[in-house]
Amino acid sequence: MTQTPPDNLETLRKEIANRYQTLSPRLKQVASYVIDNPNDIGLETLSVIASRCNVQPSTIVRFAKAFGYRGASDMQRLFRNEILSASPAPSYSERIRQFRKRSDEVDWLSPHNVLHDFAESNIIALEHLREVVLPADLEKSVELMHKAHTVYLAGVRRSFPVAAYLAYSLSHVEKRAFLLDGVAGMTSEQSWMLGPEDVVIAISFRPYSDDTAAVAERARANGAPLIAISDSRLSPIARDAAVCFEIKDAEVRQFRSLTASMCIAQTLVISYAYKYGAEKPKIGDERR
Amino acid sequence: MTQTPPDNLETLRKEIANRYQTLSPRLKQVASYVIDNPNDIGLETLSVIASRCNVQPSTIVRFAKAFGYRGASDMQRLFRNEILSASPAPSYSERIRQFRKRSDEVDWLSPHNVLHDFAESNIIALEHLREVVLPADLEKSVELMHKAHTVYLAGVRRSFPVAAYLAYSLSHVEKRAFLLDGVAGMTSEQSWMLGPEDVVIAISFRPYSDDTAAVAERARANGAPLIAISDSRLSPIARDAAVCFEIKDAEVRQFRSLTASMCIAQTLVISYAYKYGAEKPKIGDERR
DNA sequence: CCAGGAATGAAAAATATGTTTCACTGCGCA
DNA sequence: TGCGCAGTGAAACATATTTTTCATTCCTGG
Repeated sequence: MTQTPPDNLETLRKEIANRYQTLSPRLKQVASYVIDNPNDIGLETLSVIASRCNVQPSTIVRFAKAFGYRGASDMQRLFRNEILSASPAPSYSERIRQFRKRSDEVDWLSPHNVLHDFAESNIIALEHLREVVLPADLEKSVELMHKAHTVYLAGVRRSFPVAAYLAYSLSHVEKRAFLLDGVAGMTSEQSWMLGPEDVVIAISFRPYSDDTAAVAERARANGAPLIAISDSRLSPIARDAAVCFEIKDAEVRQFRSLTASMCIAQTLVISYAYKYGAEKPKIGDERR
Repeated sequence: MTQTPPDNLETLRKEIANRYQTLSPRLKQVASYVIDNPNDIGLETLSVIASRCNVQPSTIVRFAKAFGYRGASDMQRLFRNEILSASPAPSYSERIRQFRKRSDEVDWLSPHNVLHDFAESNIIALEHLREVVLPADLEKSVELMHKAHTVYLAGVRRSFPVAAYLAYSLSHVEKRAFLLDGVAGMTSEQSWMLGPEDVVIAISFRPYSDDTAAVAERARANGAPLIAISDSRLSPIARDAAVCFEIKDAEVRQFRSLTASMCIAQTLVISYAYKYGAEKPKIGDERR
């Protein structure tokens, strides 16, 4: 038990984070809830907080005592004060006005602004994506994956994360998937084995990688169906593809995002899993 | 006594204003206090509100009843709800819950529906992201990366794509970056070299990987600053982090997305590049 | 000046809330 | 196997808070 109960929210947060590992399971539940829903702690009664954490009221008291307070009320007082000091009760219009002002003052170079721009343009890219992708392409891809003995993933450089994600998540829904990752420069050695019973998902964007194009070419030569994720139907990998997803990803200051590509990848995996995959993708998954 | 108790703060305000003249002196006192200190009404107990108005607790009850509520508690609930809904906008979990409800109504998810849902929840996640990330955290991270001799990336399984992306794009803006990728199971062998002059970016989500946690622990032991990208401040890697980005990524049918994490990763790289990075991409190189 | 009734304060009663206790479970360890 | 102990849930208990009651005050109209 702590000797010095934290007297402001920030230090309490840190203290909880530090000691989280050492807490008992129930106290961990409470800890997460306290961190995630500070308002509730201040506003609701013990029993409703308790039921929201799936815990007994007494556990909340134990939690508070574990952090040095004399009781749960003691701790709640802290959160109430925080609410009181955080919102000096200005009117709504006042708050809106202040928010506007703040975002106008931001200098355009700050990281925060980069984040804002990035989030914004990713959002636009996602909205675009769901409009232009043809349902038939998705269904066809799912069928190809289903019929395939093995799914091979090809993608390097900027596209590598997408390929890696696909390899990881497909194998987690119990679809045999291999990443042609070119470790030790073995991409071509890895791809001789492609056959008509497999499927290749190749991901590549301008300027197209020779490696990935070679895999696509090998797939064509060996009769393996190809699903292409690319920025143009004219790209080297799209040429002989059974399905081609033409993805326009967001671009901020010359940096292209991967959001839309990742979104398509995830959609493929989930659609596959939903239709054919193992029902339980993960074990030990904690729910809130 | 009013038949219809106002069910939101705005109408209650109007109602009070309308009837103010007709109220008894004590009720007028209460009325002014209620108008001026809405937070107190929600947060404090009747007796402290009463004493702040120089009034008896019973008067507060009378006031509430005069406006149609069944008791003072009834009226207080209104103010609490107002505080809950006003402070952090609709919370992320709330928005997700609402979205879930909508998409649950479609019982069979075609691939196209999956895409739609995925795009939608990624958008929500991105909107949430840009609201909760602290500019100071971004700036601090950029400074840490700048001062570091080398940036080490740790992330496995689902987080691997993010780490891979960071390694790739950082080295393309001429920042020395290595992926602790555990090829040949060498993660721990790779991480002994971390030192105070470096920085580690560790990415891990529930259920947390022991490998990544070990790297974080090693970073701490060796005095290397740590930037954590995780889903909770309570995660093993967040404990000793100099900066922790708490990312709530989208989740559709148990599958968690990477959109928000990727967005943060990209923001870090671009912000770094903008402030310190090489001005021009290398000739003939893929756009970053 | 004196009813009569609304408004008020004080305190009792009712209720809700927070805290403590205790018995039980599951687990590590001799 | 049995002991001891930390962790937990349920319920008893104590406290705080709200609501009601009732006696008193204050004002108004006859």
